[in-house]
Amino acid sequence: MNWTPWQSLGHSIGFSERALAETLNGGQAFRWRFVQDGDYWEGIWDRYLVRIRLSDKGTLLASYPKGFEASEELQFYLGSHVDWTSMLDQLPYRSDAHLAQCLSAFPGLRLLQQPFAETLLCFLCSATKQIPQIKVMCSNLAERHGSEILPGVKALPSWEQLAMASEDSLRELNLGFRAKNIKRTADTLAGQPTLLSEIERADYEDAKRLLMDLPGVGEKIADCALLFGAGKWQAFPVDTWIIKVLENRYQLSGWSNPQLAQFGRIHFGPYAGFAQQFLFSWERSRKA
DNA sequence: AGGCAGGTGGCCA
DNA sequence: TGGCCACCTGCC
Repeated sequence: MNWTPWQSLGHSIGFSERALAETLNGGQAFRWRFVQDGDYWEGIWDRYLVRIRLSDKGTLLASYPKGFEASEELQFYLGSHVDWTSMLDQLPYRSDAHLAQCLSAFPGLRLLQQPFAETLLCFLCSATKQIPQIKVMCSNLAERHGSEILPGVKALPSWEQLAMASEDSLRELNLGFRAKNIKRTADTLAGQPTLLSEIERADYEDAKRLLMDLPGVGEKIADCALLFGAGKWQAFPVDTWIIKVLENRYQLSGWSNPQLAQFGRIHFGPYAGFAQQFLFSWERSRKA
């Protein structure tokens, strides 16, 4: 495959190397990999394949397969249209020292603007799995059931494509008990072709309730799909990392997950999900 | 070798 | 409501 020369994305956005890695490969998306010998990130989403890296000056450079330039799509995916500075400023870091510490540890960290349908699929794979294993499952799903978008490169399967797969064939992809959830969700969505786009358009509470009617989608996965795949920034996913943060740094031991989620949305405000990503990244990096 | 990992749903009091 | 547990699989 031939690739275009590296080209600027057109504006400087203050990513740090660490924040870029965390944004692309920190558990929001599962189809990015760092290519060591070329010193760049290569990723797939929707029907696009791109490479990106930081220039010496800290600006973002991109390269595309020749004939498949997707500069506008990439800019949208990276949230170039979003006022991240203003969102940051509306987080309660002035009265929350721990949040302030997390914000300064990952300057430039963002929420990706991913396609809703495939975000839901990836997070249905995520239950009690670590990121490297989720990536394998997503890759297997694309390889086995996705459409080819470039020679040797496949998109994640649509829900229509998944509805045509058997649960057994999904089990062969090492999905484990997630195979049944994915199959049943695919069948449900196949029977209601407009449901996903209705959920995406709905406000946060309605969208979450509708999502949680799908098999295998509980509060956490619904919040992840809405935060990373539908721009619902008040969604506050509560996973094991966030539980640790809220126990250790906010003295909330013994709270149930729904209580923690509600605390998050109230304490961090309309951009609680943005704050969550900083807390999550900070806690996760501390373990390493 | 057994427990646990970015959970969920069913069953029980 | 709240606690407990099975569910696949891989990795420490």
